[in-house]
Amino acid sequence: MVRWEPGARDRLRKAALELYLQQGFEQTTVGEIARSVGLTERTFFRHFADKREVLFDNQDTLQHAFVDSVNAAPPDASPLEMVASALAATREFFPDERRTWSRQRQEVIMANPPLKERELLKMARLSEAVAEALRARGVAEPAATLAAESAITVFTVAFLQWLADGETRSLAALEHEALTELGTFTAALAKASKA
Amino acid sequence: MVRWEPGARDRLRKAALELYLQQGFEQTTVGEIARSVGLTERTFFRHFADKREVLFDNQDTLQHAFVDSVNAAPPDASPLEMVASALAATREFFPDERRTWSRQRQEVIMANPPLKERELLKMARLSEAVAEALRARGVAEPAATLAAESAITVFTVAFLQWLADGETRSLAALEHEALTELGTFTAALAKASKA
DNA sequence: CTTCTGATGACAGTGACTGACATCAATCCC
DNA sequence: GGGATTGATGTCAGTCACTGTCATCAGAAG
Repeated sequence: MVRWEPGARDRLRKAALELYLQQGFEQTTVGEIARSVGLTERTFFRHFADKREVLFDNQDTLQHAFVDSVNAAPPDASPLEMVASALAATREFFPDERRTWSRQRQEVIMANPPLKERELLKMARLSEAVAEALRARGVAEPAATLAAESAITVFTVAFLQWLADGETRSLAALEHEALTELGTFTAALAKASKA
Repeated sequence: MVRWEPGARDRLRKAALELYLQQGFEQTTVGEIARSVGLTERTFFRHFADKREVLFDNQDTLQHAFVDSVNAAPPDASPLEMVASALAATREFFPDERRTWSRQRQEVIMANPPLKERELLKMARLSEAVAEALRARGVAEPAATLAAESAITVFTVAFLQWLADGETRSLAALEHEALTELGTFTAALAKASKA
């Protein structure tokens, strides 16, 4: 006989998202989440640092995808090419099956400033990791930071469109479009820097 | 005879920054800040929404500077020109006299994730306000968001360099350099979008 | 002189989070 | 096989951020 049901962490994640959706983030207490899956509040905090973190448990994986892609780019790649390669890697992390789940999660996050704050922190860390990877490959500052921030911006813009869209366009296509738009926007700058 | 010393808000701001610097953000209780200037914890929360907000009281001013500059740009200005105009407006908000204060504030923020989160949220709101101003002037999505995010990124990069630098370069010069670097980074993109 | 206003104090309450200690099935080791 | 160990959990007490409510009282308004 098992002493505890396995997968406590997963059950807490699922229950938290459901309750946040149904009755709101503020209106949901941690004790409520825990009891709804047969655990105690104390156990919740052994799995997640705080009430928000339960929605951000797999960000590390995305970060590795970004960093590994930068590292895997050919030796003579430009910063832009490394960044484009990292963006390409994000596609497999968001197959269309996860769209519904991603939408629910994003809905809760956008509706609650504390969760938005946490998301922004995660994205900032992601950006910093990419910048560090670029620096390790010889890109100087402030180019590394600018390139990394641009990559995250393009990813975020494309990702939100992907969620907002019906089922029409793929994340890859939206990322490509956003990157191209960035080029259009900065076209005059490129000319100026050439002079 | 005055019942209370005037400038409660200012005194709280100053005391909070000092205590956060001296003994750390977590180690400082709100009651401690309030009592150190002859007030109660309850009064602190009447002036500031939470323990973090006391360090972010003037962000609205910066936001107005950005938005007003975008609106004041000539009618035929490109998104890039509007953004550059907004960046130019930030200079007067950070005269060299405020550098020391800005450094102390930044030191506390960078050392404490909860404060970093709040700063990121403020910057995201700033970016969104700029994007909205661009949209109001006819810039379509996703160009408006990309331009606004790029502006905030350039500003942030330049601002941090300005704080890190000795006394050598002005904020204006650093902003110009960062903007040029962004152009270099995206040069290949501009070429691709032209084709 | 009375009334009203606005910033503050006092106080009780909720909920997020932490530290310390107990429990006990599963597993390891002899 | 049986005792020691481990690891996920429960229990309980405590701190602190933050909120709602009511009282206070100097000064402005009339």
